[in-house]
Amino acid sequence: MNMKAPRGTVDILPGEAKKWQFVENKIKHVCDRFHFEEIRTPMFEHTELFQRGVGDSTDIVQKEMYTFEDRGGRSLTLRPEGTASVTRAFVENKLYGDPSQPVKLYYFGQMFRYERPQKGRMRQLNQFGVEVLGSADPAVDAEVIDLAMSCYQEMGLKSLKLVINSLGDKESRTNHREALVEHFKPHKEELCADCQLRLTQNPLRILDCKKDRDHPAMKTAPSVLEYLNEESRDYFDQVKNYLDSMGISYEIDPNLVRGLDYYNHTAFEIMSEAKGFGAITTLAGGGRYNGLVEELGGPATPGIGFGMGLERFLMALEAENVDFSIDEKLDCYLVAVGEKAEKEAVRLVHELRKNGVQTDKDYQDRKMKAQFKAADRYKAKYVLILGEDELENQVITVKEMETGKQEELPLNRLIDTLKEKLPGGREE
RNA sequence: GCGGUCGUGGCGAAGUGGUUAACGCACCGGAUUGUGGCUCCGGCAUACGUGGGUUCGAUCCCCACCGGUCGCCCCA
Repeated sequence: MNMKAPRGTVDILPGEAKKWQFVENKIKHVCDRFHFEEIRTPMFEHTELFQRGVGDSTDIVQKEMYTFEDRGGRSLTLRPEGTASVTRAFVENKLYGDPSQPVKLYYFGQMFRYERPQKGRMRQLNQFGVEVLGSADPAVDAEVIDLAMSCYQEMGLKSLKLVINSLGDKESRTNHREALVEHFKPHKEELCADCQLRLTQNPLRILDCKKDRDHPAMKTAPSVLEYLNEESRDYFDQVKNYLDSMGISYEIDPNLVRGLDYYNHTAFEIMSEAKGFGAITTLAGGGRYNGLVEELGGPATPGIGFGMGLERFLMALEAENVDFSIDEKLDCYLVAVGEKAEKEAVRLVHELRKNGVQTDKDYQDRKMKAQFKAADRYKAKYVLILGEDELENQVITVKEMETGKQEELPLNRLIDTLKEKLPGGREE
């Protein structure tokens, strides 16, 4: 039997999980301040949702989906990203009818993509994401970008680069698409195999190709920005103005087209520029998708959102040596000596916990000295010693580890005393 | 999917075609009859990724596979 976790998956062990909790809580606070609310959608969906939502011509749909058939013969797919699911939930639950518009949502969750794993790329990955549905105000684009940047900045990341672009509205996109096909058609044979296919399926993505980057036709290719109609250009200008007014700096990259079909108008990516970060630098990516809700059977509703890779977030924190040491001390460690004391200790630990005192004890039948070592390892603030003597006199010895001072207390006064010594308690 | 590189106890890390595979850390016990550190002593463990092949004999040589890692494509 293969006892290893499947390829491209990892266990997040307690030490690491603490960091995750910290980052996740930070992000939740940011969302709260931006007045976004959480949504939780299923981890798998009908395969068709992603085919239509994400787009048949995308790499995700063509080669990265975990698709399977259930016992009822339905084709299901582990979600490769969050937007399609959230949009589906928006339509299915008729959130477009909710008086609170736009609907501002965030989610955390595992995503799944069948790819060759490498640093910052897992087959099961964790994403945080945001979707705003129901507003076509360019201020929302800025708000969403602001939110993403805030998450990073408040964790202390500095080496960030925000790249934006506009793909324009439907009309702009169509015109640009035609121009691209015209432009590249004569060079079809010189392009890489992928791009030859893209020429008919999704010509926009030729601009993004790394292989053909140096092809002469690439430099003279019609830029998306040149093909924006007046309305689209105006929209993009407004987004930029809002970002300027917020003091958020960005770079415009006309070749930023994003891999997913549903985007229009604003597209953006946030990258890490930290040294030693690795080959993959994209931390988050997103954009506007004004046609998606309709595509999935809802009323015409504008939308915008992003996905943020949490593995990469943690990597960036590491790369920038952000110190968020989580110093967790244990309130109490109970050291019991002798069989009778051991029995009483179990009851006492229960009692302490009931009263809100975080407590642990030894379960390895260790000697007293070793129990103290354990208490030290757990950074216990107090060690409670219960031995034959104490038991006989109905007292307990309380030792403060930092100072080394200790005192004897009547057993019935223990809890009140500890509550005094440990202000605040551990309430959620 | 393609290419490079790696795979020895819980962790780190030597090593060899041939009797018991070093060492360090960690852990447990003792010196110290009920007190954290240091020191000394002792103990500890289903360790050579898996499966084949070459060989009298393979952890070591060959092949395949699996996995990690780095890069390509693409993306979070």
